[in-house]
Amino acid sequence: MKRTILVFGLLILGLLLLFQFSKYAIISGDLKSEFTIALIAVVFFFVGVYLNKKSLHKSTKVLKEIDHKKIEALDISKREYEVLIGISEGLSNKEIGDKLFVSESTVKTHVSNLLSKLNAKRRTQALQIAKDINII
Amino acid sequence: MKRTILVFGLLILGLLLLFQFSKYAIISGDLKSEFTIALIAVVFFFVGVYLNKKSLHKSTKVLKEIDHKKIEALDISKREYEVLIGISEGLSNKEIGDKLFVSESTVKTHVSNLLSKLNAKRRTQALQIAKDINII
DNA sequence: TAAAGGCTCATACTAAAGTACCAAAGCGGT
DNA sequence: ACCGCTTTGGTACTTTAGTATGAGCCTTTA
Repeated sequence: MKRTILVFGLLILGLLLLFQFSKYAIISGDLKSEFTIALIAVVFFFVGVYLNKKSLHKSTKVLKEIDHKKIEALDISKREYEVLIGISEGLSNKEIGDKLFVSESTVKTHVSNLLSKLNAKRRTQALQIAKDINII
Repeated sequence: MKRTILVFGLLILGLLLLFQFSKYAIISGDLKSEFTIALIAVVFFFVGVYLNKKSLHKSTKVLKEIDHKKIEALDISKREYEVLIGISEGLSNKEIGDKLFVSESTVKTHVSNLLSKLNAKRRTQALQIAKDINII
């Protein structure tokens, strides 16, 4: 919050300076008026872009990226992660097995390990947790 | 695509006119230079905001809103929808029952109806489908 | 008021999911 | 070559999930 106030303060100060400079430049005729107008236009264009992006970041959630570090931190192996993806696609253990060319038993082992690593009791809970920590 | 070209064409035309007008206004001294500068600033500020919003809509996925019409179209009742939310929270049938103050049997009935309405074989698949059609 | 649909709940099954253990093959690092 | 870890797979068992069916209650609507 303090940082926000600081940023806005500096922004307004900068704009005021630019404003005064422009007025002076135009009146004194040191610079071509076209140049000054273009400068103002460009600066405010980017200010608009910046503020809009800021506000979007604040109000709405931007698309999440997968947190690979978290996956490592939780000690989730490649195979286990592939199984997790299968679960998120709504597949049964049997179907995941077919997809990964392993037996249902193997998938069950992976799922069981996955659940304890994610601290979940059910596969649906695992999905919820996985989404929450951005690993899916 | 045609609409986009038209919009951009008009936008550029408008900005050029504004630009010429500003130059003329400042040189002829009809208007105060402060006013002209402020006008330019405001216009380009909003142009920046507008273009940024446009590009965000195009490139990245914007947060999805729940498609209530789809829910109705699929004939999903209030209670069934509440059960669906419970599933998405990773709860068991028993836990959903506790949350909604009904028995596990009731939840099972709702889940079963939900699955057939969503054309899913499992609750995880129901989640995947529900997310896909933006009802969750 | 009778029909219809939603909500509730139960019983009785079947089918998945999940746990616990064990075991063997394979691989990268020391 | 040995260690540790992943991956694989099996057996046996418990727990959830899901299906089918029937039934009672309530509210809305024809």
